[in-house]
This record gives sequence, structure tokens and C-alpha cells, in this order.
Amino acid sequence: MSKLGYHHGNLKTELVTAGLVLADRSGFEAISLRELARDTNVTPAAALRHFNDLAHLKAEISQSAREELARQCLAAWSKLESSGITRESAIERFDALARCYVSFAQHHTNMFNAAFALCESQPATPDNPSPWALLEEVVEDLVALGVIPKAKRNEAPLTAWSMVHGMATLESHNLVHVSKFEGNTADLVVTALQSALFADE
Amino acid sequence: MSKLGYHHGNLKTELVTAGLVLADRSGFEAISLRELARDTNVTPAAALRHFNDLAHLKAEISQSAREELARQCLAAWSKLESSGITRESAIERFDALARCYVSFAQHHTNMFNAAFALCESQPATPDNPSPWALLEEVVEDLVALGVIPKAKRNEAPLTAWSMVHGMATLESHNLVHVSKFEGNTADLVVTALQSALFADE
DNA sequence: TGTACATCAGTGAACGCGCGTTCACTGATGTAC
DNA sequence: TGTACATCAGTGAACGCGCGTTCACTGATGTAC
Repeated sequence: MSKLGYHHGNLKTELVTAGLVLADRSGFEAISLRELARDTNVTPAAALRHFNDLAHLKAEISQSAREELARQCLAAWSKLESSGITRESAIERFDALARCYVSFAQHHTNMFNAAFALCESQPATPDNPSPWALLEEVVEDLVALGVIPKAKRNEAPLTAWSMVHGMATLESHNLVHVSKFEGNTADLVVTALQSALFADE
Repeated sequence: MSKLGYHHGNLKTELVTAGLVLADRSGFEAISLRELARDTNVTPAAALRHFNDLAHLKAEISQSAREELARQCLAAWSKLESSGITRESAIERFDALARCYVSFAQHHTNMFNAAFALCESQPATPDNPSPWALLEEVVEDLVALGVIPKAKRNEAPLTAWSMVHGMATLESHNLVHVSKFEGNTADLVVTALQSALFADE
């Protein structure tokens, strides 16, 4: 929040933000150190005072995209009418998470690809919030409430993730159009997962 | 097949092959025109006599990776003992396809990523063989044999693809280890899909 | 409160590099008669 | 079967570019006394 002083004050954060914006507009591959420096009105070398190299910066940008995905899912939850820990509310949250994940890939294709781009470095801190953590959480609730049988406890989160992530990936790569499917892909995911995971009764 | 003459004779094909090898070794992003020219003992400009630009060449390399995936699935089918058009044999083929797809991503990570990398161009001809076409084929068989109910005919292929492709993607991005799941991911996919798609009886 | 000084966070110039693509060219191949 | 000639598929040099990273530097900030 510093004025027009010599010191920027917030450069590290702004570099990541600029990277997210650039990735969203032009794709994760378009990110370069010099472009980010231009976008933040700073010398290229200045950026390297906050990151070892470009790879580390890109890793944090990718993380930031994952966190944005998780934040959108949280926002979708907060709009739900039901609450508490009933079966209905837990199922509703599960569905909302799956729908949000898929629709994020549909509507923010570049950012979704950035979120799961291959990176040469690892971020310094864990994702917060984390899409995977949200999924684990809601699946645990469903197990606790008996919606998902205890026998499936270990496998259920990964089953759900691969289905959801798979459809999201197909969406973001424009591969759904390869199939002639003419329906709502989020619905497809939700019903398939309910058949695969939920208890019969 | 020409000798050491001035004309290469097979350059177009060899460029794609060299690209596939390079992608497998160093990743799809490592592909450059000059590197491929070096690998085929040819001048960079020579490559551009066969492709408009690097983007078109990369698109064909990516296609070639998809075709390799499809070929491996076909090879897995040919090893199956059962044959004919019984329910058992169709289910076996379905399972084998899912397993092969996932295990391809596990064991040929770079090539799987190349197969579904984002490309700026489209290949000139359709994939042959095509992983998606194989999947459609076997699902159609399962519908015809009543293993998958007719009501699910339209959605079944995409459901199967997103599950299989999702797990494969998670494998190839080393994300399965984020979950603490300690089992066979191909088994997971197969059982989940059977629950989601197959008729109850 | 003022001052000396260490540390922090930038500048700006320069480096070397590999890249995609272009161009005029030339040797090899294939075809018409 | 031989020859003239068009076409094909390479060469090799050159272009301009944007890149990541380095370095010595300097102005701003914060701290000890």
C-alpha cells in the first residue's frame, strides 16, 4: 500500500496476481519474467529478488489458480440454502462442489489449465484453500452420515476426484465436442458419482 | 528407404517420430524445430518444407502420441483370451481398455501428456486409431448386449471417458499421491464405472 | 529525537543463447517426347 | 533409350527477437544507541 516511492512494497504478491491475470488472458505458457515485470512496472531483475527463478514464480501462480478454484467452490457452498449436517445438505454440498469444479474448467479454461499445469518447482506452502481438501471434507461428511458406505471410505474421494477432474479436463481441452453428447456435463458427473458411491438404500 | 542421397525420402514421417521420441524423453514442451532438425540430420528449413510451421508439426506429434495410446489399447485387446460377442468378452474388453488407458498415463507419462497437450493447430487427418473411437465401440457393444441399459446409451461413453481420462490425468500429474489412496487406481476406475453404468441385473 | 549505519528492494545495462522463419541457392528426381 | 527441362527437397547463411539471469549500483527503509 506504499505510495509512488522507490520501493514497491507489495511486489511479490503483485507478481503472482499479474501472472494469474496473464495466464487467464493468454495461457499459462505465455508467462515470462519480462512480461510480468512490464505488467508490474518493475525491472526484470527486481522479480528475482522475490523468487529464485521463473520456475518458482510460475509454481506459485499455478497454486494461486488452484486456490481460486477452491475459493469459487467455497462461494458456491455459501449460496446453498440448506445447512447443518443433514444427509440432504451434505449431498447438496457434494453436488455443488462437483458442478463448480466442472463449470470452472468450462468458463475459466485458461485458469483451470494453469491450476494443473506441469511445473518444474513446488510451491513453498500448501494450497489454501485446497480443492482436494474440500472434496475430502465433504466426502467424509457423506461417509459419516451413511450416504457413502464405510466400505468405500478409502476409495471414494479419489473416485470422485478423477471423475470430476476428468470431465473438467475434457471441457478445458475442448474434447467434449469430440463426443456427440448433448447434455449438461455437470449433471452427468453428479449422477454417475451418486450411482458409483452412494449406498443403495 | 532411400540411401545416403541428397534427398531424405522419408523426412516428414521421421520428424514426427523424432518428435515423439523427444517428447517421451524430455516432455512435449521441449520440442523445438531446430532440435528435431538436429535429430534427423537435416537443416531447420528443410522441416518447413513439410509443415507450415512448428505448430502444425507439434499438432501431428501430439496426434501421433494419441494414436500410440490407441495402439497399446488394441494390443491389450488382442491378448484377451475370450472373444466373440458375449457379455463376458465385451465386459473384458471394456475393462482392458480402461486399465490400459490409465496404465499408459502411469508408465508413459510424458507421452500421455503429449497426447493431450494444448496445440495451436489441428492435425490434417483424424486420429487412426483413435482412443475415443475404441471407447465408443466397446460401449456400443455393451449397450447392444444389454450390459449397459439403453437409457444410458448417450451418456455412457462420455461418463466412461471422463472417469478414465481423469484418473489418467491425475496419474500423469503425480496427483494421486496427494490423496492417501493405497490401491490399484485402474481397479478403482473399473469398479466405479461398472457401478455407474452397468445394469443392476 | 537525532544520527550512523546495515539491510533491503529496487535500477539499468549487459551477457549469451536458442529460437522460428526467410531467402537465394543447388543438387537430385521424375517426366515428356 | 537418350535428352531437355520442370519440379522437388534439400543447403547454408542470415535476420531479428525475446528470453532468463548476472552484476555493480543506488536510493529507501529500519534499527541501535
